[in-house]
Amino acid sequence: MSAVRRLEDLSSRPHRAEWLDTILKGDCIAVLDRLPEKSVDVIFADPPYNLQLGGDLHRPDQSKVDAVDDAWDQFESFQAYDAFTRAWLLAAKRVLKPNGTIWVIGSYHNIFRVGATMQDLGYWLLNDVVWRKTNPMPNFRGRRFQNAHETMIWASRDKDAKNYTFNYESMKAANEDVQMRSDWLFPICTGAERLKDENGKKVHPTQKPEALLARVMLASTKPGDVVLDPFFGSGTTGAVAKRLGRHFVGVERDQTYIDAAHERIAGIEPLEQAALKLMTAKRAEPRVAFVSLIESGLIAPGTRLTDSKKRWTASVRADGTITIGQEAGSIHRMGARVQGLDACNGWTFWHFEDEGALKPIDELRKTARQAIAAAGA
Amino acid sequence: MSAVRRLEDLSSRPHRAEWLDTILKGDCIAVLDRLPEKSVDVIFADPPYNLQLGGDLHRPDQSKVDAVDDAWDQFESFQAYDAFTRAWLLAAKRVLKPNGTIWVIGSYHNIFRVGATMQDLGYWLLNDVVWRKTNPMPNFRGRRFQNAHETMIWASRDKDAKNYTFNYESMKAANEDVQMRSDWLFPICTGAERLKDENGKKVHPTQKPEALLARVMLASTKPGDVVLDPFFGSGTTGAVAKRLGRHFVGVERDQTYIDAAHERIAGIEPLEQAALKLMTAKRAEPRVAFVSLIESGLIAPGTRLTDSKKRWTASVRADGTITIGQEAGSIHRMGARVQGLDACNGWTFWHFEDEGALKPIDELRKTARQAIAAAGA
DNA sequence: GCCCTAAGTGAATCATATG
DNA sequence: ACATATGATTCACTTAGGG
Repeated sequence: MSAVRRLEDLSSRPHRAEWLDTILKGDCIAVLDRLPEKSVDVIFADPPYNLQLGGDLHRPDQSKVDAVDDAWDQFESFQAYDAFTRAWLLAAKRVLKPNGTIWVIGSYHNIFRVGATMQDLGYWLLNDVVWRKTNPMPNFRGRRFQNAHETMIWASRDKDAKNYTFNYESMKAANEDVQMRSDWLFPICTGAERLKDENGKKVHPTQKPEALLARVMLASTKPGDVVLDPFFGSGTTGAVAKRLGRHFVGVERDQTYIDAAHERIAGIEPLEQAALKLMTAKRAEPRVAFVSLIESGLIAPGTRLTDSKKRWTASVRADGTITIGQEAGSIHRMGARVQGLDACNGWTFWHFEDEGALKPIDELRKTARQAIAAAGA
Repeated sequence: MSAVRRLEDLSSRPHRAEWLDTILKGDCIAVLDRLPEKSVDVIFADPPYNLQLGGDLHRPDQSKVDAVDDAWDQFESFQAYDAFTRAWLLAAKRVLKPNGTIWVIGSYHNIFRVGATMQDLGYWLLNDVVWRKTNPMPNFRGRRFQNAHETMIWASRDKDAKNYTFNYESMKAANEDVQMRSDWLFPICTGAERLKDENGKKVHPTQKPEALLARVMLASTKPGDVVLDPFFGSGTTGAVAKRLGRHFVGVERDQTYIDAAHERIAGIEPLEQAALKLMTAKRAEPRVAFVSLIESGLIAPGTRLTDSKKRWTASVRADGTITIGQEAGSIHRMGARVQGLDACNGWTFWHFEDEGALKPIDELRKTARQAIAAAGA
């Protein structure tokens, strides 16, 4: 069975599995309009850049630079490009789940128009991310700075969509335990990774490196998510999705690209499940009520709690509140009160004494969570 | 004689020298309209970003972030912001010499709208240049990537203006004899350079670092050129222009900013001709994210790591964390955990097998650093 | 003076569950 | 819908103050 499907298939076979992990042939907007609404988790789009190259560009040795001059990258005017951009971004928004996010990559030729249109359509920009190239093409004429980066825009479907996927802990743990920044460094796609035809010519002029797509997916998707690429090209999105245990849907007009992508993806071996697990955030862990520690005997009513420097002391009551003098309230409220703050995380603020050592009550919560996990498993 | 002038002066004293190296008080567009056409070589503009901030933001220690909430940054809608942008860019274009260039700095909140408007008005984009901050503010809630850069657009007056100034050779010489790239690394403006009032409060919320302006002027102006800044603020453009032997013209509405800038510029000593050399951002060895080794194919997900004596074994995951049994975390965190220590250098602790030999993963980092060095870190 | 620690801060579109 | 309670979350650098 071919992984390449045509438009007809979608209407006659509405089942989700029918269009997952396939390349849909046709015009981007027409195909998107036939997909079910709110059906994909993330969109990665590498639209035509609308490069406005004048004549041919030559290197100092007079060899001609193989520039992007394909028909699909030609637009009559900014208005025509804007209309095209607006149309596909609108079609994409319909297909995106309410808490889905979209990535669009571009260069200074088109990214400003794309970004403004995204804002106009109600997408809410989360970050612009800069792909810094380790090995960019030089500027041969020496009339500008070396064009050494491209820009990606990452956006949620709308302003109020707060529950999008961002694997913050994974990104941080993978980046020397500090937050992942908005500037990423990767080589351009060359060597064995670059698809070539039988004549050794590159199959697609703007093939993106798999490393870039891998970070995009590791940051903003979970295993099993569906990633849509409306300008599939040589299929980097599909290749990385398959390897990382995500589903893909590709849209592409050009049969040459489809064939190359199909063959490429068929050769990909998915990673083992264990290698795909993500670092989990604390906010994903089960909530534990302070009172449940008392109920389960981890801490006794009457226990004295202090802050780490023993400036304040509180007493635990059987109902899960704590008291300081005449005042009583939750661990959080009382922690905030003594410090004169609006808010406080009582779990990390309050400590108890255990064999002479002062420990945060958060340690008791961890114990409780292990018990919960053991009971659930 | 004061260096601060009012609108009246311009019409009655048309001589060029009358408005050079002065701050013109008033609304940006009204003032620009009174300047002679085609009279400035370069424009540097740092317009309002139109940040759309919600409520207050607190750090994890509950201190409040001093956000940009000034009236001048508030716009009713994207439409209102676009109208403002179009108006000042149009006024700026009239004042710019035919072979002049313009720089505009912004963040993802506004830069896409600015860039699209520039293209609409016929400006010809030469580069987008990324200012990478060495010390950006963190993302305190862990909901996005750390916003670690801002974007500058560099453009000529129109497509056919080929004879703009670009000091290619001096940029190259200042950059280890390779072409200056489109991504620049500088610290944000802090310390002694940051203007403070008598109470120690910052005078202007968005003062730009002089190093950034210096590179802009060294790249795109010649000594004696006139640099116009329509949003003069605390006067960084004027200070750098004076030091580098360029003329400036500032436009600013706020008398507090004008006073501060005036005093600041008065204290600047112009450099000797011979001293006009570029300052380059010094930097320690670049940080390498463990995940980048996976992304670049230097190590595969699923690879088993051990310590040098094979007492412990861990498994690499695709997101750049490693697992031991049920536990997962960064290479450093997990190295510390198995040894019962607070900290551990995972790069030297963990090893992988290469042709029968056990090698520290630090060797792979060295390989990665070579690529980073090529990119100018 | 130096060394160490604590406190402060920078263009920020920075929650979620429950009632 | 709104209000309330819980509780998750920071990097690089500068400055001030104590020893």
